[in-house]
Amino acid sequence: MRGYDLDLLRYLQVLIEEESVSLAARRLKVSEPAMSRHLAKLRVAFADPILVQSGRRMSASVFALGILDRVQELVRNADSLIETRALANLANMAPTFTIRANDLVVAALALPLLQALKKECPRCEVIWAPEVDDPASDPLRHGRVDLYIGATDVMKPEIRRQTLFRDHMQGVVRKDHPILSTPVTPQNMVLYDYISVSRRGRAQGPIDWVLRAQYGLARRIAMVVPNYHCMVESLKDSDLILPLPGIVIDHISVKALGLATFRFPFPLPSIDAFQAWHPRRDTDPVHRWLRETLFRVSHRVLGNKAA
Amino acid sequence: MRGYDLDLLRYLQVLIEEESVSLAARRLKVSEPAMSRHLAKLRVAFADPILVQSGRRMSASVFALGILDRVQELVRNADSLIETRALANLANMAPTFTIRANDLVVAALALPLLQALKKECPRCEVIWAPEVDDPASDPLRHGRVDLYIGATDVMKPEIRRQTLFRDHMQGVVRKDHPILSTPVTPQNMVLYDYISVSRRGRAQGPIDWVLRAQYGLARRIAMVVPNYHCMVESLKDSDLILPLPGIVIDHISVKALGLATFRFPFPLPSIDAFQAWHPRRDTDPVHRWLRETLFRVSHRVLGNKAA
DNA sequence: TTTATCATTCCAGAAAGTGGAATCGTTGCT
DNA sequence: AGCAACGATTCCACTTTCTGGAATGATAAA
Repeated sequence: MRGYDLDLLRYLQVLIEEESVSLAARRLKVSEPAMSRHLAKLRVAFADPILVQSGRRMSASVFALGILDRVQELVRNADSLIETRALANLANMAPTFTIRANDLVVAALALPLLQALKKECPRCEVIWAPEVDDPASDPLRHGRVDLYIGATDVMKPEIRRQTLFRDHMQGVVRKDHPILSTPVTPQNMVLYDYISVSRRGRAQGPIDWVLRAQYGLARRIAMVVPNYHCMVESLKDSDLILPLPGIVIDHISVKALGLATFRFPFPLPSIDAFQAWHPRRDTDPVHRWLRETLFRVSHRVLGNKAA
Repeated sequence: MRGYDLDLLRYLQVLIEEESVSLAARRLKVSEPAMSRHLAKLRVAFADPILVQSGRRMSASVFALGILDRVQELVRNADSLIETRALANLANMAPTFTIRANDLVVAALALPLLQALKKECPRCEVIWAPEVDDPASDPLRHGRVDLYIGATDVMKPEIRRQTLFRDHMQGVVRKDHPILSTPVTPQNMVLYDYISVSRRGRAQGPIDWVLRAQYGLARRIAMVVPNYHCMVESLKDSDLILPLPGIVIDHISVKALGLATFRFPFPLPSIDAFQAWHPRRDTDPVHRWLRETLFRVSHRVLGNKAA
């Protein structure tokens, strides 16, 4: 007794995930009849229907749903065997990774990431590409950048992504700012002027949208600065309010700068920071290792901001 | 990118284990050219030679040896997916298992095994077939017995087996027997008469062989009995010595019967008790579960005698 | 050098896989 | 109830892959 054809596991995973013969076929780039026949073979091998009629559609059987995790893990582990070969020589490789991210991310993650990478690949090199104003998709697409880290809205659909951490804006003010003496409300927070950080001069964002949509209020942007460095030293001498993401606030010495923070009095959409890469790098074992390392490091360093 | 044919993992495992194309071919019942071609495909997929020339033979590459554990686990896990289906319904099954074992084994293991089996399969039934004098292979071969537990020397080569526990003989005597007053030596142990337990009237065994071969001594068998029950009640009224395996000694109340034990003063070959089954049952998930349960139970119950 | 053994390649036939067309099964709408 | 739409399955003919036997290549021992 030889056992069933293990390659059927690839079809099994996709059939269960899609719960559809035609979608599974499309995904694995075979015809529907071919996929239907693989399903028939799986039904025999497993003595289970795997997919059962559910009206005009199909749904996975209880058994199939019960084993999906294990199937996914099996396929992932089987495919990672090949990567083992590729990664077996990491210690002798000297790959160069070009990563594009803004200053906040670089400040928070560059050193921990490099340390983690060099543990397994001592001769690797990380180039942090400067964040310029064009969309990140183009350099990813053209191979000038291997990995993007950030929260841009502008990303081509073909680019693959994975969320690294979620962040929220908080207000930063001088430590004896009047707004800190009473609970912060939408009404009192618009009594002061604001600084907005934006490279593109875009002064308004989610804070303004919520104030307008839910409270009929508007805040005044007194100033727009290209990055936060410009203001943290002098903020303590003004009544200005500087909204900053948590990753920055964690990075600066709030107390030593004579500053304090407050949370905005309404839920703001989180800022999803993600890593993005071109599909060309999807199955590259060394690049996959880079991404997995980054994922791990960002979770460790930014633990309470993790996705 | 679809990924390599996962069924190659079956060939990969066997090629690494056997370190030989022809042996692997024989084992999986394909021709050498076919196996050679699978190896060629594996070499391409893994970018590794897998088997390298070692004089006239082959040996596994360092990489191959490094992944063998994972390959074995992958294949095992993949095959156990099917068993999941079969075992998912254990609670509703009512299988009957016919197990052949001698009284000692039944006394030690019957209840713990049944309890363990019924935890997952409440309606299962265990029939302990009487140990009769024919070799166990025939009823296994003909399906009259599902599983054999014992230490027989007579077993057909096709029958599969797994060692369950190792045992050793000890001497059992009345509690104030003179042999206990000084250290036991080969010389003084032959001063007393022995009882031998044997269904086939075979009175001599390893004890005799060692005495003769290493000390030029012989013990006197005063009596041969078909099983140990016959003697334990009356042994305390004699100077006879009754050698018994540890499994029995653990089972009887030595003190309450006015008995004591001693170890023989030379190493004796251990008695390897094993479970054996016909290959027809090799991949049967329910029977595999039975065997695994028995293995676990025997280790728990006979922990210090385990293999 | 010859022999023995194992691994690899060649070859012809068998087996399995493929996609397009046809058919089947189910639901929703009229 | 009949028809249309959609997805799953089966049929069919062709293509591709796999198979084992024969031939060849590689290595060590006598």
